[in-house]
Amino acid sequence: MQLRLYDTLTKEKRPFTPLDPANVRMYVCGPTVYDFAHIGNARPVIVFDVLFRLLRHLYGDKHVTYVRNVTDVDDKINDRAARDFPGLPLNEAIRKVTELTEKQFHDDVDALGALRPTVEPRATEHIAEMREIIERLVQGGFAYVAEDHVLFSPQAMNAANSVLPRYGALANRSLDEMIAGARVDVAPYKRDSTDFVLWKPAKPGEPSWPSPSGISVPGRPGWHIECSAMAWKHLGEQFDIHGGGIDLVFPHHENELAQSACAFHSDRMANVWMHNGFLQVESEKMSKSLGNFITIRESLADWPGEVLRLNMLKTHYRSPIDWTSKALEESAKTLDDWYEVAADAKAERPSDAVIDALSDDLNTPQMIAALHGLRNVAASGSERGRGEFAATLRLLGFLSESAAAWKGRKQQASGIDAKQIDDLISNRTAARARKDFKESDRIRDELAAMGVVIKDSREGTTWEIAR
RNA sequence: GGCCACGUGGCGGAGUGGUUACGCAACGGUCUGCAAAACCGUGCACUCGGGUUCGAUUCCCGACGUGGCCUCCA
Repeated sequence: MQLRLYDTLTKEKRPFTPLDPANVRMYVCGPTVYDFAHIGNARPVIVFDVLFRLLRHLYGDKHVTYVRNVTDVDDKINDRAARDFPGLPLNEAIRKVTELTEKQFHDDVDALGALRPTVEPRATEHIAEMREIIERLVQGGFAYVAEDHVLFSPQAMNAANSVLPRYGALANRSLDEMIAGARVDVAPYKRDSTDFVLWKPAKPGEPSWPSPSGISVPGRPGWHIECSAMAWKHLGEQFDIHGGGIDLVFPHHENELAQSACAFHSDRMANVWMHNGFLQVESEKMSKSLGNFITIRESLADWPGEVLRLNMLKTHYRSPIDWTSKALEESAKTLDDWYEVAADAKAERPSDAVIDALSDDLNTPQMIAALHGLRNVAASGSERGRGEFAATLRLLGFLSESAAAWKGRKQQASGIDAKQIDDLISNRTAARARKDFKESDRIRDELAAMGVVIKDSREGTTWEIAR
């Protein structure tokens, strides 16, 4: 089945044709590194990891370039640096914060089973490209200098009659609407309220770089220009897919698109714009004030990364997802079963049914339904079925450990002494053999009270930790 | 206020103009000393009101409800 993807810009699902099948190119907006990533941040990481894996499967591992940036220049980073390392010069403190946070982020998303992107560029290493784009925009009449700022003018963009897209096309709103609905105080140096910052002067002590366009004081880039620059450097003037959270559509992606299209005189930046929906926690918006703010790190303390991963994929990426412990328990149970059925099977080819489901705009619920089907074939005793099931799970970033390790993880977390359990079970087996069912049931209850569930079969009695 | 998305069985969640989603839970059965697990099977649905149609959960209009964006945000 041909891959089809939904494009936010054209609001349609359409067949995906790479600009260059030998190098399929995707850019996804990555984290701003100032604190632990939260569970909402995990959604694009997982969703676009699945897409990355699908593209690698379809076009070959060596023919897909996935770029996910690291934003390491930002007010929040500066604030955090000053707070956490008050004794250090700000620049050093900032480096500490960004390095530490980036490592935390990597540890977290690795645990979620996400492959590392092909390139993870840092904003601060692409200042030259940003300046270059800004210079081009000023020369082209799309941006202007005012009070040591460089500002982009959407009005100028829309006035230029050329191949350029219309500013506002991605977010589906007109400049008039934006002007009418503006709720922000307009900075005095802006010609129009819709103008946005490409470059601004740095405050004393902040990280800064020589400014473009003849500005004498040092400055720092605006947020939107960073992604235009990094995408350009690593993927070229045009590429295939640009992704991120739905909240980035406006203004971030709208502005990126405007910057890149105007700088390169192009009708587009990416062929497909993809956006994942938001996440709520137990039916409430996640926020620090509600006290339901969950970091990936905290979730990983309670659940294996694969449980979080499966849970995230139970809902289609464009729909909102309600993150609940009930759903997580269900996901955990499903994976327990899948590990039991599939683990340690010899890998065969991944399933076409699963690839087809993903090819339909990443229909992961359909993919999971297909996995349940594969599971049943595998459980019926078909060794080939087991191999196909296992290969498919591995392709999707599951089944990264052995069945024994998976089970042991739960046991370890419970802190239960396996030897003690085994002893109790032999006592129970002995009681059953002499038909002392009162005693055997008593032992069973004792085990249950400890959180241990036993399973009797012809081969003997096994046990596991109840959830 | 402006723009947008969504509303499916007890719960989660796909999809479709007429035919089984899938999973969890529930219920019945097999197995078991009894259970659990496993396996087999069963039931339950498309917010409301109009319209289009031979026929709508699926298309159109409206109402109500939920969520998002418009400001940093995945």
